[in-house]
Amino acid sequence: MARNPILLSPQSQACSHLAECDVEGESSSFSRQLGRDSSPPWAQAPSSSPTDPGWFGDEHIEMKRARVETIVQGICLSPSPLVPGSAPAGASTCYLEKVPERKRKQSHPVQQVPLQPGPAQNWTNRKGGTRVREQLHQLKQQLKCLQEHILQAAVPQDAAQGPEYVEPGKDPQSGKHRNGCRPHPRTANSDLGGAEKYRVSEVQHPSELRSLPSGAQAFLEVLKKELTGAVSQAVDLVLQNVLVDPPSHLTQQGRSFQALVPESRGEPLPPGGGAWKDPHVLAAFSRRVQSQAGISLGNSSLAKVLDSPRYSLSPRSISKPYHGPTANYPWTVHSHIQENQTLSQLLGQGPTGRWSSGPPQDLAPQRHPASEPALHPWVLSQPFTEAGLESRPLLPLVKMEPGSLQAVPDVLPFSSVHISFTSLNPGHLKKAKLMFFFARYPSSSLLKAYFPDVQFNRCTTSQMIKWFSNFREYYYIQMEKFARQAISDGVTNPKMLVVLRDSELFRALNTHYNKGSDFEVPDCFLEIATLTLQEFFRAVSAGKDSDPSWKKPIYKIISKLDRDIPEIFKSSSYPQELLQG
DNA sequence: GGGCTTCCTG
DNA sequence: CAGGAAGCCC
Repeated sequence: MARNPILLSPQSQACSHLAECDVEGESSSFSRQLGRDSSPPWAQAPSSSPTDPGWFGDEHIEMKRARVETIVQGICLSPSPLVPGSAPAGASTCYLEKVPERKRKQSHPVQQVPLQPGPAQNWTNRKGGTRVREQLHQLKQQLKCLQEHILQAAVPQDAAQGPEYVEPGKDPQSGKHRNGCRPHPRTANSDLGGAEKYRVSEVQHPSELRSLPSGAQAFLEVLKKELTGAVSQAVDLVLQNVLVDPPSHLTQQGRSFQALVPESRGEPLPPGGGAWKDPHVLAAFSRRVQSQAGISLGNSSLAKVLDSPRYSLSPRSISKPYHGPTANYPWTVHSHIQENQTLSQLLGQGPTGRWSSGPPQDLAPQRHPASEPALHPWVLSQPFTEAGLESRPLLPLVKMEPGSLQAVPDVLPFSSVHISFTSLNPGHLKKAKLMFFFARYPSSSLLKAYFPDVQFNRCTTSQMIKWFSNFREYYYIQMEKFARQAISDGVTNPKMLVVLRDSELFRALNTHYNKGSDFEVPDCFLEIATLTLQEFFRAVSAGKDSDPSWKKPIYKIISKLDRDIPEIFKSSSYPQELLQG
């Protein structure tokens, strides 16, 4: 092959080759086939049909209402005021911040906004909030009570005696503990001062307690244990009470949960979404979504055409940095790659968490990452900056058991957050953006398959198609921009242009489609982006841009490079773990 | 004529 | 990102 790339991995060569050979070739990608499918019956709006006299009007109104819902939900989902301090700024704002700025939204009165957590307009929020507050209050009382028990045991003079121990957490609803405990601190004010001081020092220097008599130490241990258990129990109880409520409450409750857990435990939110690791609220959730990866990407058209080793080999577990001639290329900068890789694995993605790995072989349950060769050195994982890592609110790659889709609404408390069954919401938009990494030209039927919680009608379909059109627009604009910049920078060989995870172009794209970097951009997207960039470069440097329709051939090439979207995207609840962060 | 896309605009 | 116009394709 005359145009072997220097930086491109073998599959990228194939990709490039494909771009050349497949322009007028068969376009038998899965999505294209789907695109010719007739719409499924459930795609019709249930309440209206084209035969209804007012159908168009209804649909129009519905569309407007849908858009208003989108705005409202965008406002309501805006995480900044709701989860203060739970994530770095910008980590989870994603696309939401732009929503309120919509100008053309019509301000129809919205009557069916199912999930509005706004404090003023939602009675369920008030109701749930009050209850949570009450229980939090009780929780605090219990804590106080238990702390005082500890204090009594900790004060050296009293160490030998120890207070009468009342088992905590048995009945958080009753006021017994509170009442029973109150006398201790309140009636012994003189002791309280010392106790308070000691408590402070205990918190700050726990090791000082080691000087206590052994009996007291043992007692302390028991108390600590009980304290921990009681707190956990109480937290669980609160959450249980909160989360057994009807689904319509879940939005607010989810937020309450996020704020509640870190507060009550006094722990900061771990970067990997530690809050979710907590009580049984999410037990089912995490069971279901654990460690996505390896979910079959189905029949990748690209893989079929390429028949390259890349798609039939085990997933990459790259631990070696790229040793190629990177430094010679202004467009490729490698930094933090290895660290990020490690971090990503620590965060739970593991070696299989690359979307780009698509073949069914990847589903092999037993893997030995350490023994796997680093096949594609430059296609490494993870964002380009530490900031990108820090801003990861939650693990993006979550696994769902293939057969568990039907059980989702039952086991996943947050699954209904975005299920409105009518309009598109920010969650859908986020999901669509992520899907863009795999498919630039999804057909409407493909979209229907991947958004099972959307009631597709003419409006929602065209809106979602419009989304992808807008995605493409931005994508191609960036490509052209960077191609021209490369030309003006004196680049002459298109092979010099490689889109890597730390390149500026990728940064721009990632910011647009994956703000917060809470999703692992698949390697295949980098390859497509590289190809697109090179195609633009070639066209512009050949002066083809004088032709008004000079981009069309490029569009045609790129449109044939759609890959199958991972199955997990078919879950209506998939992107929510991202949004919740 | 409908579906889809790009282009332009706000 | 949405609205709308224009164009292409089946």
